[in-house]
Amino acid sequence: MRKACCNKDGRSKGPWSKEEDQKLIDYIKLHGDGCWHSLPKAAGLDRCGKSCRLRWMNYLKPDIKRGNFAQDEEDLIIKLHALLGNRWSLIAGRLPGRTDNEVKNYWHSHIRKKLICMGIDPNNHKIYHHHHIHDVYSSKNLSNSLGNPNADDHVMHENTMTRNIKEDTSSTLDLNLNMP
DNA sequence: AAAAGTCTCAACCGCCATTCC
DNA sequence: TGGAATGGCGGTTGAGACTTT
Repeated sequence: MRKACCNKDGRSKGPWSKEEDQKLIDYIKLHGDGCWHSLPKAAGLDRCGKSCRLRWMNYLKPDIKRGNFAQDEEDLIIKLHALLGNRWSLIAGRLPGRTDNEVKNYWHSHIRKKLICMGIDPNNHKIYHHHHIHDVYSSKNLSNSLGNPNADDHVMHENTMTRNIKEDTSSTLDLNLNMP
């Protein structure tokens, strides 16, 4: 995505090429991950350790699940966000195969807007304008704006989410969260 | 058909915590 | 003990894709 720009230490930046990806994969297959600072040199990469770590953690790791989030994953993110706030790595830790970056992106691009559209404040998960919810659900615009042709599904989903949020206090144990 | 506006998401930045010497 | 190095995280950016006008 982002093009390479000036860099203090002269290393490459910006999008990873297939060759760079392959070098990183090959190296980690042989030696395992960790020691990110010395990895680039050892792997023959003109990148900083941080960049290698990020690329591996978010894209190259073999168990990463890419693509659309399932409904239950989305519900879980909302539930966990209500409990934990913007602690994306902790939230991602409860979603097998998902990374903190992906969860964070999905939150900002999809879930946040959805909650706002439902009249739920995404920061504190409180319903801030109940009439708005009613208006939204009585309007055909909702299904268009959310990309779902069946508005009834959204009413049901909103009910599920509202219920989830209400259950938050009792759900901490169910989720078995290990708070640091 | 094309210009303008909006959205998505890969990647960077800066800060903080931990580890090392 | 303390400063430097390193790892990890959340916030933010911006190119390119997509949609609307």
